[in-house]
Amino acid sequence: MPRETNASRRERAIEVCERLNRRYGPVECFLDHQNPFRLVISVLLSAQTTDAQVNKVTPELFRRWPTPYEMAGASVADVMDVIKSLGFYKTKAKHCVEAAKMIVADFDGEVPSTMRELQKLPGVGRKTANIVLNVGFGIVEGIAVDTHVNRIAHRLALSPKTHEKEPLKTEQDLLKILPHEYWESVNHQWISFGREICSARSPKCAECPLADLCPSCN
DNA sequence: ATCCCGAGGG
DNA sequence: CCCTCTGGAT
Repeated sequence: MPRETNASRRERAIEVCERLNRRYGPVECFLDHQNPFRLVISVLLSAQTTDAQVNKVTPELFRRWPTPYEMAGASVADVMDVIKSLGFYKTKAKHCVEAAKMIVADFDGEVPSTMRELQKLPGVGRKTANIVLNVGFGIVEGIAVDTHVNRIAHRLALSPKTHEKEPLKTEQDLLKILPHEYWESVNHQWISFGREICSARSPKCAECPLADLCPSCN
């Protein structure tokens, strides 16, 4: 079997986006995003945790520390207590307070709106920065590659296997083959698809709308 | 490469 | 029980 050409890989990637776009349409961000600050905190908290879990703690979190100014003065122990039901709660509590301090001290209380500055915030990496830029500021600079997007990209062989554990490289691969107009919808739509059908554990290949495009499907 | 770390599903 | 969930820092 000959190796797939870049051109056909691109065609397949675009077809994937088209079909998932028809299936899911514009999907909204479920996390609290009343303002960029609450969005950053919510996305930071959502690492390796479902959005539903995050939404359980954010009302109390933002009731007690509504803005970066209050949160910068919070004790890590108190924040920890509020978000204790989330995985990695110790690290996340520290990141919340430290990020709030940095927003106050270095950015005059406003969440920065560039990829470079966002990633200076503790707990904010490339994936979180992409979400904040996109949802919070309407800027589309990349594709947020989380566990779902990463898994789907590799099952569909849109990124080489050698990049399977390197989300940054997977993102670069997707950016290369997908026209910019598709970037924004990838995260939300692929996540919906990943949760509904292309799940990590037992993917429902029998009812998958992309089966004819997927090398992992028998 | 390894650690963080609880809830939920199968 | 074991695996996975909208990752990031060391």
